[in-house]
Amino acid sequence: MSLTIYDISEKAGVSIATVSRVLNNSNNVSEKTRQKVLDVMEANGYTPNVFARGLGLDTMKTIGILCADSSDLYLAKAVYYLERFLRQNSYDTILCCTGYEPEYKKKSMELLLSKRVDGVILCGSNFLHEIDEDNEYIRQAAKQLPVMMLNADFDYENVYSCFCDDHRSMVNATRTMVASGHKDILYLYNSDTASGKRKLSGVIAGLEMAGLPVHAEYQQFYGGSHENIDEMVAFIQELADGGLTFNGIIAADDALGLAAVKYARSAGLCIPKDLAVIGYNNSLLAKCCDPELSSVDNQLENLCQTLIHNLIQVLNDETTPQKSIFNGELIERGTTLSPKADS
Amino acid sequence: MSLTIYDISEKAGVSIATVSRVLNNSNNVSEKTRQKVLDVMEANGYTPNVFARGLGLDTMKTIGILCADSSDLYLAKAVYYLERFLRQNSYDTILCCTGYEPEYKKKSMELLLSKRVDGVILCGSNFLHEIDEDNEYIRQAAKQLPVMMLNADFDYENVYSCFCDDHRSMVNATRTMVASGHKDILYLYNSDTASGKRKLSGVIAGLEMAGLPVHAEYQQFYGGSHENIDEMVAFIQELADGGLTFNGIIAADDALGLAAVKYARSAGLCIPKDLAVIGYNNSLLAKCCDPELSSVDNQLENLCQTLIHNLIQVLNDETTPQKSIFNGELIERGTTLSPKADS
DNA sequence: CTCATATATGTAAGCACTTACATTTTGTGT
DNA sequence: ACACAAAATGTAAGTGCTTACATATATGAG
Repeated sequence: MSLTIYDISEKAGVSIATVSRVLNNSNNVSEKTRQKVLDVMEANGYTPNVFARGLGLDTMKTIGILCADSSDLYLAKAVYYLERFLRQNSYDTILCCTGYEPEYKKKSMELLLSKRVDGVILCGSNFLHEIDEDNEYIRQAAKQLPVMMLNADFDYENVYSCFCDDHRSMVNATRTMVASGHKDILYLYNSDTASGKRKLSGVIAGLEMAGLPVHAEYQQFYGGSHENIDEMVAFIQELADGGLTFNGIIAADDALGLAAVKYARSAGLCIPKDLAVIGYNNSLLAKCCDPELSSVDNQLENLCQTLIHNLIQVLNDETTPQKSIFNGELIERGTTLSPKADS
Repeated sequence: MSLTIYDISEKAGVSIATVSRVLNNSNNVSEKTRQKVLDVMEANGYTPNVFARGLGLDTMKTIGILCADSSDLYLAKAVYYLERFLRQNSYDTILCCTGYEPEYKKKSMELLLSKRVDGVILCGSNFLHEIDEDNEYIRQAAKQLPVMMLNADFDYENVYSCFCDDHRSMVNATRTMVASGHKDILYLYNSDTASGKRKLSGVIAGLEMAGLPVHAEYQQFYGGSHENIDEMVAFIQELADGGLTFNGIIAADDALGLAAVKYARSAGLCIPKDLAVIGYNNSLLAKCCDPELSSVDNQLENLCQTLIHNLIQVLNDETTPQKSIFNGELIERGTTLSPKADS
């Protein structure tokens, strides 16, 4: 087996306690011996055994990230940022992709808990369920360790949230579109999560503020695959074929927005004149559109950074906000018309 | 603190050794006592302490995944598959995003080793460097634990590779394009990794097999951001403005392929008649193109599955192939013309 | 120069588990 | 009923580290 603290202590001519102190940057070690010990460690390529360490400290400096599907464009980015910021704070990341079924989420959470991670991050609003009982696993976990929620809002002791005010972002997006003259707005969404609901209510509020009518058939739920652009285009086509008339589409994510742009082309519509489109997330997909998709940037990097910052504070027993709420920003590109100054 | 093996042994009226045996599914435990112990565990919600366990067994059933950038569309998918297959085999995943600098890769590897992971997966060909000395960290690691390489080929004891025969895929793609009548083929690439080199050599070989000339200016390296589609389009535009004439573009990844499609539109070219395009990876981006991008599918899911399968075999001291090589498959969509039957 | 105090180092008892080895129980053939 | 092997269970010694407490050494005030 590899070197132990005993080997080092022997070679350095000190006790194991001193070696341990050096390892933990304890004070009360003279600079001379500290250096000697460090030299010996270096010379012998010593690495402390994390298990033994964890046994004593009951922490592994590791955070569990739960994520439904880390291959999703948006979640992948989130995981990436989270991992980076965690590492900057000397924490490791155990990744756990749960899929979308409540049952698996619960299982995955239990697994992380059994690994004695120091905290858990729930990445994405799909970890919050409609039926309150399904959220029991979060409350249970929060009794043992801090639970951080990205893009979701949950009230419970030891649960902290960072999210974007999607409602407000959507109010803003809707009003911007209306101001540019597109008043028959079709809203497309594909998820009924908390965040999805906030967006929907934002669109409705935006329409109401603009004094426009709110018709249920103008809020359409796309239930198909998140990766099948074709199917999304067909979905929009069907709506149009069904007699729905619209000159603006607001989409709950960029994939749907991209589909809207594709639909417009196939229908021979001119973007943004005949049809304006706004997406959500400001992801790579927005730049893949032709013309490029206007999209709401929901500050993912800032969200992640703040989330980790808050988490570290909690772990250090410092006080930290229970909720950190950011504002989204509409990035206007080729699929929207800037509103005329005089309207 | 939580329950220990002692609490369970006491409540069940057996010794700790017996409890431990139940925990490890050892034989030599009567069915009666096994059940009794399991019941007590269940009733008290006992979970074994992983640290103590790791100390004894010197394994944590955890695999480290090194990945330059888990937010990259392709790598994200790889990480997702790997994590899923690992979990199916009761292994956890520590994710470590390294960025692209050799220095960081080395550091990250050391970090994983110090965590006593049971194996390491290098995800993507960018972990292999031109300068052989820069690959020393892989050889060092392989002395301690199995190293699995995804999409890279490296000869060393205890290093196992799974990759797609990119050379062959590109030969195939090139010949298909030539057969459809597009003979002035521009090859665009953006990475000089081992996999990048295999692709390039495949394109060249494909041209040669078709009896076409190979001109260096028809193999262009795009050195810009991997996420900036605009910049890619501008890059192609510049080449065309510079007098390069081509009626086919083969791209080393789908982002470049998508840029080529965008370029064609902005240049008023008709796809695939005036310009045929083939991408690589068959990612979501291929479906985002309009028309949809023909692309080489390099069997990522199969690669990942096989990689994990091989890894598990190695960990169980079974023999396993040093290299598993797959063939890519060209998925033809709207950006290529199927070759005429009589040509 | 002494004694009190601060600083540096050492000793030894955990931490929760695994497992070789010892001991007891059970089962089988005679 | 007895001897003997096999099966079941228990005992105790690691596993590598942290840390409270004990001890030794250095520092400084009087």
